Amino acid sequence: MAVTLKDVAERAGVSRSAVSRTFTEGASVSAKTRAKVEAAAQELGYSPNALASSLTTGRTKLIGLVSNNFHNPLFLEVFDLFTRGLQERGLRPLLVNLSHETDPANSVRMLRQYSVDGVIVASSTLQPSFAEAFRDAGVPVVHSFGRYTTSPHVHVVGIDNIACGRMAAQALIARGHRRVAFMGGPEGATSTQDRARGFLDALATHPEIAVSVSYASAYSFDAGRAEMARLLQSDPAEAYFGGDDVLSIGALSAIADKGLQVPQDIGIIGLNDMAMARWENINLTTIRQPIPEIIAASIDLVVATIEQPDRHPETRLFPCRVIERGTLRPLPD
Amino acid sequence: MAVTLKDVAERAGVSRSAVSRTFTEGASVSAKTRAKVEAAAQELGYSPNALASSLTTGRTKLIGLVSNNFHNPLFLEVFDLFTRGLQERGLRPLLVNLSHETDPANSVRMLRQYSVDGVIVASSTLQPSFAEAFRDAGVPVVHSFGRYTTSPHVHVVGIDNIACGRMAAQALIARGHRRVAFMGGPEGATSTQDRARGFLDALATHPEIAVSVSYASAYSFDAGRAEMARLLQSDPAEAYFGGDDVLSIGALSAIADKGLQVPQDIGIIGLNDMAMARWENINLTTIRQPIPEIIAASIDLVVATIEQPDRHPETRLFPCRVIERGTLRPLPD
DNA sequence: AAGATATTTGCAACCGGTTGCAAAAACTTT
DNA sequence: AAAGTTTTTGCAACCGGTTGCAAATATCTT
Repeated sequence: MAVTLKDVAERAGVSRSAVSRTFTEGASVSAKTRAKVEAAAQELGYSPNALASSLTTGRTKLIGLVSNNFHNPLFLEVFDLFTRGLQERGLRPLLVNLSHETDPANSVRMLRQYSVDGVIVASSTLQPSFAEAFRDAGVPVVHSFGRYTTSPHVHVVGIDNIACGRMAAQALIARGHRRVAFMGGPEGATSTQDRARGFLDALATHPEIAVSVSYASAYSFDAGRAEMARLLQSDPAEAYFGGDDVLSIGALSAIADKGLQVPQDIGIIGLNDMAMARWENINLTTIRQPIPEIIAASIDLVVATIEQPDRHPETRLFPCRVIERGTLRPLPD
Repeated sequence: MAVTLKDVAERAGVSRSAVSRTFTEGASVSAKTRAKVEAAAQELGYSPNALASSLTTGRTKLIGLVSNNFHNPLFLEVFDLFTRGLQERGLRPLLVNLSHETDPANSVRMLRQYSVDGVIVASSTLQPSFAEAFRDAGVPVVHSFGRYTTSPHVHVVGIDNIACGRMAAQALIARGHRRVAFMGGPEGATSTQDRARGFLDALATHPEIAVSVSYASAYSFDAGRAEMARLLQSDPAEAYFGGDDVLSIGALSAIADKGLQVPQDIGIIGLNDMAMARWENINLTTIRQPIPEIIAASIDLVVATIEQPDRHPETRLFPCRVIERGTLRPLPD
């Protein structure tokens, strides 16, 4: 069925090497043979088998794209940018969904079987050890949306969650709130831990402001809604830092149910700036993560590591900024 | 670096074939050799190279998952279910993002280079010819969310958009609306054309009801919002069938801006039942597409076609149903 | 225990490509 | 036109596996 190198070689009346060379960047072929080969290839509808060639070249141009965030709408943007970014560089994303997978070893084995050139772990809720398992297997790996550490074992690209927590605190302080709170994602997620830490750090110098902290069970609408409903039962704070947009939108829904006005009765600031935050009927004040930059850097870094495997692990963090919308009262003049 | 068959064979003191056979389902190996080989493989950390074996077996277990819907939140659910469904069957999704791609031939060539066993085209806005290009190249293909035709050239799985249009019309008729309208997605999309057709068909037998039709420029929040804002400038209908949920949510935002109440002043019914439709602060009445069934059927069909390539193209359509929420007034008793 | 049968094993060729090397062909130089 | 250089070409081995076949081994009959 499939047309092979040999078929083209016979048709063009040249050796198999000649055909291989015409399809290899920078190989030595005369204009005449190239023309013959290209004509024959055209006629037969030949296109080289990438997998067969990977056997000798050692490169598949396959990149494992591993995530467990298939419920946070932000990740549709993430997948869009990753797939396009990889395609533009001639790389192919092999998608791995970890939603119901517990054993990282499984994914490592599978991706090794497919000889991926590199792996991008896109998740803020996976343990660092997960990405490290790939490194230990000798596969170049980047942990996107991962946690900053001073001596990382793998490349990490993301935001400084501690700084974001601080930024959120400052936004609430600047508005003169006296009772504020952090409503985090799942307590075990390092992203939530760091955001809480930055938030509390910034407020530590403001003893006049009352602070409290609670955690939703997941980064999801329902979890945010349930947690806010619980908080509203007894003496809520004036303003909340929601650990994530989708969580914050869930919280908004609980607030509306209770008949309270946002931002008059209660304020909220999210984190991510996902597409829905901009929707006018949600209009969430939030802290924007520069997703396109994070993804571009992740791709750069995985490509660089493929070319230079002993490259030292590095951390690239991008600055976030507050996006003013309608869920936090305006700054006093 | 990598451990190969040969390494394991030498270590275990057997032939390469013996090693290959221990890792091949149903091959003939004695318990004794199997044990020796497994021990050696364990010690060396060997796992077989899936791509090398694909060369002789002709199967890569790679499935091309092609889409251009990286902005409709519904598709995050779609990708979640596809990736998990494929993984459960030992298949690997190679993701292709067509968002900015115009030439199907490119994708066909690329997926052929990677010898994918089959392709799933997941899109309601791609031309049938796109999926057909794969079939013409001899690659088993299923068009998910595609259009029903009586004599399909490729497998199609989806919903009966005409029936859905009819269903939407009936929902509005049953509520006693006298002026209704269809606000479709891009006019060129076959899904929109069919939904419009069903909608108009059902209303044809109700000459007392005034009907109008208009189209948004895309299946997106902004397009829905802009189109509804335009409609509200002059004499809008009492109730709308929005061609899609995200479009309808955009429309809701324009309606709220105008200070109108839903469903009292204006009603809307969407289509898809994506996650956000359920969010209490959106609470969109809509028609549910049975996404999990569509995806399971798509996977079944692509697998069946891989095993039996000359299988006749078939169409599998799943029934939709109205999900009552808050954007359409209640049925009269 | 010999013969018949069934199972296991290794050899060698193959899958579809790439690549080092030496020979052949094409140019330069004088 | 001969000698020297450079470029192009094909051979053959290899990448990491699989598989048909015949030989070797094990198991079953009687």
